[in-house]
Amino acid sequence: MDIQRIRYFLEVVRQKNFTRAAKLCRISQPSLSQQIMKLEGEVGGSLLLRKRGNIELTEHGQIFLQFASAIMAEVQTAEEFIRDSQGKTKKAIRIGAIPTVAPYLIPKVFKLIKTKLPDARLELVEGVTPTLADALRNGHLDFALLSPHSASENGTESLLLLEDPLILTLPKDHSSEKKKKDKYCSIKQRESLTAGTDALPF
Amino acid sequence: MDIQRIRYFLEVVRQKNFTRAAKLCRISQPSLSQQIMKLEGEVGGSLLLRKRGNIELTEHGQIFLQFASAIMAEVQTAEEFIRDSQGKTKKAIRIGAIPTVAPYLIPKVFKLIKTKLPDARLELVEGVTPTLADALRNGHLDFALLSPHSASENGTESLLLLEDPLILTLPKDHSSEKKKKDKYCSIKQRESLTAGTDALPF
DNA sequence: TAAAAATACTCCATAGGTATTTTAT
DNA sequence: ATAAAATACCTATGGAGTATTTTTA
Repeated sequence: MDIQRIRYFLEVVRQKNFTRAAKLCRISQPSLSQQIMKLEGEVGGSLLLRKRGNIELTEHGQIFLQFASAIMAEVQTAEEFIRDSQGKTKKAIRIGAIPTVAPYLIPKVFKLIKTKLPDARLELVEGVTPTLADALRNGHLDFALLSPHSASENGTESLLLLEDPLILTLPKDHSSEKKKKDKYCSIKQRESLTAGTDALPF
Repeated sequence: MDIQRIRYFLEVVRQKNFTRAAKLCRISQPSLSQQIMKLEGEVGGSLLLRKRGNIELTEHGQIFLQFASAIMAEVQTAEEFIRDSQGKTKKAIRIGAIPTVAPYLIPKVFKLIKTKLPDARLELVEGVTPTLADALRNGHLDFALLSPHSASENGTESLLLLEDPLILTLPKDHSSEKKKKDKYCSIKQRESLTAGTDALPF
């Protein structure tokens, strides 16, 4: 009697299909078949009638389903408690990110962390670079993805991960629209382009 | 979350002692410790306060005990059902034995069979050799341990397992009490020693 | 200072994987 | 003919073992 096997059995019953159930259980179809067969061995009789994609329960299976569900219900209650109590005890890993990277990179970062630390709680804090840098120094963040604005200041360490080119887009009739080379220089000389805290997200 | 681990945890709680619990779970003490530590890892906090032979539950442990018990209760209900339904479907292995061997050899035989076929149901039938031989021929027994009285008759096969010497004990004043060598011969010639069905058990 | 639990390894059983065949519509 | 389940075989994680050390009444 093994919880994992019971979980598999219940999924097959739900899906009425081994291949689909296997996908949802995140194992291969043969492995699932094997486990169900072992469960049938334990129980001492077949539980399922395999009929081409529309699996049915045997009489025995009907009864066993009741017990299996009862066990899983209790297991899930326990697992819920565990998750809750871990939420209280375990501190989350707090990750800062500037608004540009947040929606693009963070999902990947989270996924990567989850593969190494599947039980970790992760918290995302969005903010502009100086704010995040402060938070890092104060210990409010564990690490942050930010732009190199005054990076690696006192008490923080930084690493260049990637470069994100910024494109300046102007209307065709802009005063500096003359020659290619001219453009950048003229803007540089004549105008001051400031990134207001609201206007640009870093 | 694993039923075996929960079972171990409950046993440690019952025994308040790892070494004793390990014996009852039929595993070594280090293995039990390991499993409990893994359970504590899963749950995300220590469950037991180890204080020299008188283990106590932590606050966390108290709560988890409730869930663990609930799960085990359901598991046991299911296991009961399995045993019952196997009792109906599975035929027992019926073993015959003469009353001399029954209390001495049968426990060993049963233990041996259990190691190879842990799920087998075993039934013991006591009887005298001719009765058991008949039962074997009729198919009422699967095998029998009996004395070589008219063994390997039609339809049965036999194998000499061991010899059991019979000692004749006489009162000191018995008529044949003269010389050592004389004893056996005189009895053999003068008297007829019959084993009444009730008197001797084979 | 002894009995109990933890640590450090070693081993092997089995859950799970891949490749393939069999089965049933 | 084809999709689903079973079979055969392989790999590797982790459960359990033995030997030993570290605790703590």
